[in-house]
Amino acid sequence: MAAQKPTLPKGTRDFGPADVQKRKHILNAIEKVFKKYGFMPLETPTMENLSTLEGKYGEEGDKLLFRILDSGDYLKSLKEHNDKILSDESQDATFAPSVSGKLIDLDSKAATKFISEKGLRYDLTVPFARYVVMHRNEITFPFKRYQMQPVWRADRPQKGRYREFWQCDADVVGVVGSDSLLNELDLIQIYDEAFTKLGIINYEIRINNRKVLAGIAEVVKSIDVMNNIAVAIDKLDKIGEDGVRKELGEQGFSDEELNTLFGIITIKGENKEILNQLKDKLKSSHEGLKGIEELEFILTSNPKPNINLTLDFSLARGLSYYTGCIFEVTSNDGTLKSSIGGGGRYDNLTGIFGLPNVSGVGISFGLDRIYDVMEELKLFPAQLRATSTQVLFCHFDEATLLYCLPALKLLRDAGIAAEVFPDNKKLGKQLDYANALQIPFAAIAGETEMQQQVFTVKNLITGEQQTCTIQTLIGLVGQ
RNA sequence: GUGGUUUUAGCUCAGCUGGUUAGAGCGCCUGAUUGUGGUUCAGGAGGUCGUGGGUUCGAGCCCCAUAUUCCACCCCA
Repeated sequence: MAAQKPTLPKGTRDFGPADVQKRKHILNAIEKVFKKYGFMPLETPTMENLSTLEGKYGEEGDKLLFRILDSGDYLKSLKEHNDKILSDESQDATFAPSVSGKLIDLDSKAATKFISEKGLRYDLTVPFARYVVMHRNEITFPFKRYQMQPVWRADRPQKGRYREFWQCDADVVGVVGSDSLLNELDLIQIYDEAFTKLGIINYEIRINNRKVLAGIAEVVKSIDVMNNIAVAIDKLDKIGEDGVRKELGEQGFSDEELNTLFGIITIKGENKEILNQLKDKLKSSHEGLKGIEELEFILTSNPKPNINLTLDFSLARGLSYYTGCIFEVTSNDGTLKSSIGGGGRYDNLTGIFGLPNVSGVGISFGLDRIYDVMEELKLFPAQLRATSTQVLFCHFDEATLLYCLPALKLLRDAGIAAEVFPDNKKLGKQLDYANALQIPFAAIAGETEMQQQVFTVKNLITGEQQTCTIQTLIGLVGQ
């Protein structure tokens, strides 16, 4: 049999030792900040019931869910259902017999619910909401949790877009009424601290409020058209004002309505100035004014005013559960234009699961995109290596190999990562290995060294070499 | 879901209008140097050209299908 070439599913990647080190570097930095702000870790299963996932991400999101085929005879219930319909001719269902009477025209969307009941998680927020509802009696509110796990989307891969990627989420849920905007302020600080720590200095947090979007829709036409407006103006910088006018015009917006819309979203100036003007324009919308008030509070109470917070009324964010402030973070340096983080307030996510009056707000870091940005900008510290080994023991034969072993243990006992070259190979090969893995020190043991109870220690970065005892070696490396 | 693009040695890529035995650089292996890597020199191994069909006397090159890469749209971290 011909050997088959191994392949990877579309949109997934392997991560070698060096990659994992870099990814952990990012995860560690973010986790540290999360903990500092009082968030505690949570992990949820890779798969959720489709009933949990479906309908939470809009029509588009449902299409991108990875569904898991039921185990066992997964066609059984579908067949039974089909037989039932075939035997009852009066019934006009999704499954219609074809002309031949043998083949059945299956609607794959309708068939899905018969053969699949589980799916891979699409984000971390919905599983979190599910968790909160299921464990409401054990949780002390406000509940602050962070979660760093992979999620899956059946998207077409492209720049910065993968089918399997990691999100790092921090969310706060509490009872409505005590839903302080201080949470939003904290989350903004978290973004700032984490990105600064990682060296992504030139980033931008764009901020908007769903209530403002609702207010705009109300003033322009009616609150029902909020989504239409949001989707259209989200493309403003891509297709321009004319493009947006055309798109909305086709949806039945009058010129007058569009003039009102552009009168609002083209307000220019300082954040404060924009809000003042907006207040005037949205004065007839209670909802809109509430949104402005929230934005105003966040902008004026921000304890670190030099954070790059930009008001952007064209920011919509697709996930349909947001109700208040929404954020999106992008890096201004590098070629990745899509967001490396995002989040917002969702006041009623748990309501769908039968737990009303719980408000939540959260943010997400996109590990893989942060990685891409940092790789491009060369922001990873040089000391991130493929191995943590500090010292490689090199030897020439059985006797010198055995001589290395007690010294190896002493180094490890002293907390220094060390290893001995396991095979009997030429010294050059052993140093090649150390070199390839960027191990900084080689401790060479030959006849002479063994007799004198020392090692020849070579610094592989500088090329310098000295003879020293094991204790001196520990001191040398340990510093 | 729509449109485009890529696939040839371990890696990055050449390969003319279809023509005999498919090339380069890097890497790898061996040696110069039987105890010194990252420099130098000499030699060597390694490819059924993504896969399956088709056209042709003849296909890496043309046609069809399929997978895959990357990119844009949609949407999103």
